[in-house]
Amino acid sequence: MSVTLHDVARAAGVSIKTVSNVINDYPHVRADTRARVHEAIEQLGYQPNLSARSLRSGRTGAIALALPELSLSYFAELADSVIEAAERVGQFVIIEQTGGDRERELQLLSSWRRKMTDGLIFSPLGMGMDDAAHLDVAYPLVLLGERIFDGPTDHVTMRNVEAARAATEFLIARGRRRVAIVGAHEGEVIGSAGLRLRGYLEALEAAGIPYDERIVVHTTLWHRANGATAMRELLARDVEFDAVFGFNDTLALGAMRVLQVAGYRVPEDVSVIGFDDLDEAMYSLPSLTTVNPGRSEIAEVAVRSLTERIEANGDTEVPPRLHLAQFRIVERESTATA
Amino acid sequence: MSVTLHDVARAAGVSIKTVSNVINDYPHVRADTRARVHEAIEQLGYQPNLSARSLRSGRTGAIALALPELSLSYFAELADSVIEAAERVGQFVIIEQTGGDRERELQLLSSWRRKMTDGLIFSPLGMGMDDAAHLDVAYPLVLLGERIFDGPTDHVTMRNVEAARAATEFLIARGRRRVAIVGAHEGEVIGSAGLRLRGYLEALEAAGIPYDERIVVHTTLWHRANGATAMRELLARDVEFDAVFGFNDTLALGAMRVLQVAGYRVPEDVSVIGFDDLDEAMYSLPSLTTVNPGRSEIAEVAVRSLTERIEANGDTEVPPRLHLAQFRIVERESTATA
DNA sequence: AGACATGTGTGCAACGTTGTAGAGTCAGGA
DNA sequence: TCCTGACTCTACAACGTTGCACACATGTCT
Repeated sequence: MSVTLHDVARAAGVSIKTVSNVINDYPHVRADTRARVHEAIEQLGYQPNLSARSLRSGRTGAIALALPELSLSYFAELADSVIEAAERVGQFVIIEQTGGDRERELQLLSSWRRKMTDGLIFSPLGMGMDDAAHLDVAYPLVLLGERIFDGPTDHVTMRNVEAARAATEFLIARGRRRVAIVGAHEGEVIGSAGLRLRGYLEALEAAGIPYDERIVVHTTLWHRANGATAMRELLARDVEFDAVFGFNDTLALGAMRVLQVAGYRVPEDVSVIGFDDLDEAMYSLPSLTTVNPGRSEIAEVAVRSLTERIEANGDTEVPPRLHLAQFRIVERESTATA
Repeated sequence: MSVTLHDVARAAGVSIKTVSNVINDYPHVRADTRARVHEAIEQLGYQPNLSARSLRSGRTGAIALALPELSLSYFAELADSVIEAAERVGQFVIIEQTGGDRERELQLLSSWRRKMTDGLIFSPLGMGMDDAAHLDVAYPLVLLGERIFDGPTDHVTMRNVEAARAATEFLIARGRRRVAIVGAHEGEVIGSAGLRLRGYLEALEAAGIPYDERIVVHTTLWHRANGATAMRELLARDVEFDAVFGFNDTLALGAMRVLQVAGYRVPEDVSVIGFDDLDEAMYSLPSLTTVNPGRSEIAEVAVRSLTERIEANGDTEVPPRLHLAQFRIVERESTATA
């Protein structure tokens, strides 16, 4: 069937162990032996059997990336970055979609599928603070996002509070005093929505602007449709506002569309800012000012942390680390001075 | 370390083979033995070692999905569907990104990474007709898209010609006679661009409308930026047109934005239609009329074909099949009667 | 010369699973 | 009674790889 070490060994006139040694760059192999083996490998087109190697070594060479849904552009772009980063360190990526559902997230953490991968990069959405204990797992795990703090795991995420504060201040600096929020989550403290709201509040306070809950709209999800619905609700409330901070780009784009249909000019009447810097933010009409949260940095660091943990092989001398990526505000056409 | 068949066997007081038999639903096991084994499995939390199973059986349980780029919404949504479909038949999906680069595509076809997966679902972009021979590989392969015909492989794709013809006729039926194209590929015949152009030409001919190459704009890629650039070029040509057919949604959205900035009203002055039915087509301003190419059907059929091939295990009695998914036109706001 | 380190290569066992062949038991029919 | 076949379970040997222990050669230092 397939070419194995045995075939190569026979062709090169050495033992299979020597072939194995050559492949694994074991140093004590004579140059000419090494050459002979390499030649035989070349000639026969030998490719190592990953299953056998995994069985022996306990490593599979694959990492899992669990996220809510690839159809959400943010996660698609994140997956892109993670796959790139993983490829650079010679790992495959297996993607699992949770739909943001708590049950599926918990299931996934202890699924037999974990055996197939060396580690997991996990972006939870449905799980809450109470579920932190579930994260104490026996395999390398890196968490993205921040629904759960103080877990026993490495953590890579964006500077939600600072970035949201910066976004709000960006609007305030351009003369906006009534900044509406689209995408808040009722009572949430530690999720992205909670943190971004905190940044918003900090900015308001620093500027001496009173908080008005009437211009804060809650949504369950962060899809375009939710942004649109939220904006309809906001308009129905009939309170004044001169800017909108969408807690992500899709929310902002959905909201912006409804605003425009309702006859508001963006950015003149209402400035709009988003969060994520999706590719499409560049091509909306008007193009969307947004926060670039440092996605590729997040992917890069997550993969690096995970492979470090994998290589440390459970020797947990390094305590859980938290990495916060650099953000920056990308100014486009949807914001202007009042 | 980890719980193995041996541990379960000891706990249940049977041989490991019996445990294996229970797990694999071998029928000749007494009910009470089966129960005892199941109990032991439950108690110990046994999970089979996939590497060992792969080594023994030659199957890995994973399939690879190779596509240009997850950042392109179409492929992200396709990947979403493929992962869903694969999960239903108990397979993992490993995603590989080619960037649409021919070299990387060819490399990927013979990469040692193929050993890690039972089969490949491949959406090539850079490869051309001359590369058909490279597709004659020793593992199960299903091709998406149609840059290469008459290969020795299963093929799942959309009805490009009919759908493009239908889209064009949709515009013509609404009184448009000057339908511009955004996204054609110079000289291409068998790719999506070539086929969609053919559908366009068929529709023109059927309606007795002369072809005017001045309103056909070529692009290299199909990103938003290309749509925007193409539309600027079209406007610069200063020829009349009353509709735009973007060969995909991102092109159409990019083009629509430039149109609007230039002062044209969509759909009154210019109607715009896209292709793909991305989620965001629903939330642009105006929302985009487009062709839904049957993405989930494509994913479903591709996974099913591949698993059939995998299970047939090389017994190639079934000849290469071609499946064309159903399409339908989704009418939204970007098109109207002249 | 002897002791010792270093370089080069090998054989064996093991990773955890499943296919094959076969041993033992039991019921039913000749 | 014996034979046959079905049922139930088991031992053994693989799948292809790598860690370990060791054998042997060669060089280096007392």
